[in-house]
Amino acid sequence: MARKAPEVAMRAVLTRERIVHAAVGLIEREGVDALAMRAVATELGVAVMSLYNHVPNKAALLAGVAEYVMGGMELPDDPGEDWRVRARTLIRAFRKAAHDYPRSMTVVLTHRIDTSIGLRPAERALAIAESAGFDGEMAVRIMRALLAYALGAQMREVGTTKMLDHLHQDPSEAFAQLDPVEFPHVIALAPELARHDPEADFEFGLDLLISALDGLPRASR
Amino acid sequence: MARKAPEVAMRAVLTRERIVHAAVGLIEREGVDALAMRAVATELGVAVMSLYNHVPNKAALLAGVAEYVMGGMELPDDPGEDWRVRARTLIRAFRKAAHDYPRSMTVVLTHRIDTSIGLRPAERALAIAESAGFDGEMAVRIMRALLAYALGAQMREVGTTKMLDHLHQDPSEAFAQLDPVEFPHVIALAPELARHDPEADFEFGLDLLISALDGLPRASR
DNA sequence: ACGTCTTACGTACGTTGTACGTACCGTGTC
DNA sequence: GACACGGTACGTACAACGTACGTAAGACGT
Repeated sequence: MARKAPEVAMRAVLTRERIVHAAVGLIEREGVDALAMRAVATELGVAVMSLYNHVPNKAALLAGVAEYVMGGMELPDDPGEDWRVRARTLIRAFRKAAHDYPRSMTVVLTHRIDTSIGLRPAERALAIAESAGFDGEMAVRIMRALLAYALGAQMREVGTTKMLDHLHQDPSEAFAQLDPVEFPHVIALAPELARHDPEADFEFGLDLLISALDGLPRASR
Repeated sequence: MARKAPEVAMRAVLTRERIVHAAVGLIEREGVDALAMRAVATELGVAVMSLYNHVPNKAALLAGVAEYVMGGMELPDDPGEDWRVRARTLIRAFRKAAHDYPRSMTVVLTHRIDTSIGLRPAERALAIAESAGFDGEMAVRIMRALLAYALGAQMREVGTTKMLDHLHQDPSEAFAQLDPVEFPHVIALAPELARHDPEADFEFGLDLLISALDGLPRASR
């Protein structure tokens, strides 16, 4: 049952973890489209079909990638802390993962996590909502709103960043070439739109949401 | 230049619009994975390579799909209306598109819209922010927060719906089988989590965000 | 009538995911 | 030690994919 380590040629055993890890690395280096079973295999120095001993198919591998990123999220929490701080910490953890694995993140956002790993942020958010004094249904709503923002802020940032990267000219100049009748505000705010501070944008929306939550009537406490 | 209509056999001309439309239909009926150039061709009763006279490649076709959904979004607006109402209307328009084209929506969220069509919601959001009395940089921030929520709420809903559909058992029963130590709140709130009203959830978060915006200090007005 | 341009099509190629059969190797049983 | 067995790695093979390329057929300006 236990595998003995080979004495001389340290031929590391193939395992689901190593496969998923290689897939994540490949995605981060060359993008999701570059993720092919053959590429993963050569990355690991094995034959393609060897992978299928550990992963049923490519979809499962992608699910593994999503799970890896989600599972790698550190969710530190101090229940004694103020709930606003805890909420911020939770949502920032999501953002950190998105920062560490930017390209794999789209896989996370696209595919579904069916293991319990995907529920960890939800559990945490519910706990925080409860500690803030919100009851059952309200707690669920709040959890959903928080996670929606975390997801959306990330998606939007990735999207606009990709869009700006695609323009090979100066972004604010590109904005200026739009139809001035249809896009007066975009053109007027071109400099502000071109220069963006993802961190600040993220925190702004987060603060907004939390302050709104703070103003909500509580069931208790 | 102008094409004359064939007299007897009404062989509708192949066009980019028709191709994109067929692609959208195919995606809605059979999912994104079923979208193949060959499938689109047979749907239209033409040869595969004929498509390439109107669409450079599959990526461009997907971009066309995203553009179609975005462009189909009706963005009615009455500048005389209260800005909160206008903001709600804008974000709801996004949601309506997501409701009409649920499966194509993931394409929209994944790919980037590089035509000006993708900027229409941004323009509108900026106009609304301005009418609410927010100045340049703040208007951009608000626009980003609003769009982030619109995106995220949609993604989260699609995600959880897909997850719940994947469970072939009763959802709240599935929740109950989780580790009670790790997921006490999820288990306790299983009924609330299983029964979800997407519309109400969406509106809840939207109200939250708008009320928070309302409380922000203005530069003018 | 003729050259040109546009569009539809068929063939063909490289790449993909993966079903299947086979060879190996460590372990438990006699 | 012999041997059957279960798991793992591998090679071959195939269907489906995106699309490069060459060709033919019609529409139009001249």
